[in-house]
Amino acid sequence: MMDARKFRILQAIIDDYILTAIPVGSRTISKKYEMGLSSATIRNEMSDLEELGYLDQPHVSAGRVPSAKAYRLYVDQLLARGMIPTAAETDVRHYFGDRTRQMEDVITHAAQVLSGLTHYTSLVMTPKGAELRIRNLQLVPVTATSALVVIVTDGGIMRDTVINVGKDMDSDTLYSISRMLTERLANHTLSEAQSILREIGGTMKENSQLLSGIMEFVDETEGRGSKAKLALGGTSNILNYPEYNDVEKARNFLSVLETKEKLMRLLDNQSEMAFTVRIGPETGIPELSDCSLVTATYRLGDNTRGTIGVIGPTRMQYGHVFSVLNAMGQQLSELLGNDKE
Amino acid sequence: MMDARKFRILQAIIDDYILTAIPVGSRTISKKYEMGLSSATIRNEMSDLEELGYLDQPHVSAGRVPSAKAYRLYVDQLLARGMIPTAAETDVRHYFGDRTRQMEDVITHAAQVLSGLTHYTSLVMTPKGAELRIRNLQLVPVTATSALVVIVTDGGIMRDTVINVGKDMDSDTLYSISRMLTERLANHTLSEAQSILREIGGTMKENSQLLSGIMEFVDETEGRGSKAKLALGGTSNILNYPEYNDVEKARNFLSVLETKEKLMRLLDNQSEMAFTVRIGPETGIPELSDCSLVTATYRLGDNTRGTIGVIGPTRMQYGHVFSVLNAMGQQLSELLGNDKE
DNA sequence: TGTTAGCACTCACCCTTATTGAGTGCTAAC
DNA sequence: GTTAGCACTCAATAAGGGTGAGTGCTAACA
Repeated sequence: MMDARKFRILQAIIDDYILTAIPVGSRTISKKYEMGLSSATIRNEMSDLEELGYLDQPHVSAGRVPSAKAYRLYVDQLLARGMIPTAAETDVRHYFGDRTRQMEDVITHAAQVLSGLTHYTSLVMTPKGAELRIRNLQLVPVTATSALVVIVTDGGIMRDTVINVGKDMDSDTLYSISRMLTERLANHTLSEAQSILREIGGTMKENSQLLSGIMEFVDETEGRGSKAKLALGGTSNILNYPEYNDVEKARNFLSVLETKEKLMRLLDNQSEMAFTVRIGPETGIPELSDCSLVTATYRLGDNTRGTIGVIGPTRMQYGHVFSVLNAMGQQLSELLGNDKE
Repeated sequence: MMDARKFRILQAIIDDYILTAIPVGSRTISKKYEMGLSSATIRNEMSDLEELGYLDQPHVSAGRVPSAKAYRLYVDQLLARGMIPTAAETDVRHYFGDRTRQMEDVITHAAQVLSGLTHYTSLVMTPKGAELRIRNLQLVPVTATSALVVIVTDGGIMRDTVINVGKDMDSDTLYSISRMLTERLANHTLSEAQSILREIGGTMKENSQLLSGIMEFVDETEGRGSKAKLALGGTSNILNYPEYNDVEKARNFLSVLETKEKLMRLLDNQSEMAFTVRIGPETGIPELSDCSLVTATYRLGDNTRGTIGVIGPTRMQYGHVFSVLNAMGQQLSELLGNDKE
């Protein structure tokens, strides 16, 4: 069974391996980590740990390498103790000038800061739409028969698309329709908006094409976050780690980043947890089977959450990543939440 | 001097090297390309070509490799003869479903198609703003003291930003200002808009903050394309080529792609040429010194041009790339140009 | 019973040393 | 001007040997 001493040894092994990426041997542990135990004893314990599935051995005369199971234990322990260093907070604040306000600029910048501070690949996603409350809806004429729909919501997030209005409409007509719709939809969530729009559609047959265009758009925005924007940072950072010296592996990793849909699905997990950690196979994506993904959420009003995250090798500096994500989450909530007023 | 035979030999060497990436020897040329010459003769010619600077020799007992100068000659010849195969046209059309109309979606998709068809990294940039004619300007209230500026232009390109309006303004006020501005600015280019706005500013002191916000935005949009959007495709494609088997090189390449500003500057060159080809050092970016960049423009109205391009190793399949870029340019002009009516 | 010292064994890694073969340059003959 | 022949070069591959980090096992010790 797993007693305290075994755990201490395992922890030392993980710490060492995270730092060096070299399989760690019994002698290293006994000397470097002052256990007061000889290497032979450590060896016995390591043998047990391997049997328990916490350690792997690349080959018989190499040191041991932590397994996914080991990282899982390590992370759970870290989270359970609430051991989230706050050092990163000032760093984040420092790198985050507060000039820019545009949603898109903010998330791009956030991704850059995140990857800069962690040296891993970072992901920043705008909140999904379902829970956002509408503040304003406006139609801007583009051509005689098409218009741009702009929806301003909670947190100042704008989403826009061009729809076909079906027949000629001048600016004034569109404006009065906009006013009417805004009045009806204001303070409702996007999901509520759906049924209201349907209702309106029943009474306003003459503008049915326009309304169905808007409905389609709202649907798309609300529905499984398909319209949420995703920014990546530090995509080439992975190449800094020896485990990705193999070009083949690197290509696999990078090609996953290119299909944003896959990533979106990964980040979609809207759990209540402060952090979600997926280690290796837990990511569910074969190409990422020796990566870890740590995600956190930031709040942007009552029920609106965006996601930020970091992808790196399984031997990730989890503690540091937690700390940075934590700080960044706060910073984003602050920055984007302020737009509210 | 460079006679016809030398040129034929050089061409054969380039063709072979583009295909195989292996330094090509005299024997290969004499056998594979049916010159009716013995390897010894080829050797003599190759020696001359090396002296002329068209060939490099990695080491004394290796075959020859084309120099940047050789590619330059090759490309110039290709372009001079107008040898642009049209095969790619149907491919592009095939991969380009015409559903989507949103500018951003279109360029993202275009980048994907481009990299898919060429197997290189692709770049697609929206047109720069300076020459666009304004069709409509509208202010949408976001919060009590800030508004979203939407400018609809020629070709249906929308750009938007949030500005501070300085004081409380309700929706109706903003709308009447929008109408007024639209009336004054319609059919003017962004550059002309600048002076008109300055003029208006003189007579409308009470809304100075709003106006200066708009001016700043127009300035930004117009000025050296800083607001132009850029989409990348196939960023990991470079790893498919043996010259980038070295992780160090790959990292360099990829990190250039991460700083979009650098790329923008590269694409900025608004020459009148159908194609611009920068070979190796001609890119001006040290990290890309063994890459080639081929760009083309697509038209979107009278004077509005967007840029599309492809980055790959210097031994690029230039002919094919020309053909694909050509087809894509047409497709984009069509697709986005149609929004006009 | 848990801990440690000692020892034989394994195996990746590195270094050195052939071996091979593609390719060149030069020369002499056609 | 072209070609055959030959000596030479040198990257790439393979093969051999030494090194050292690390293990597992056993026997002695506290």
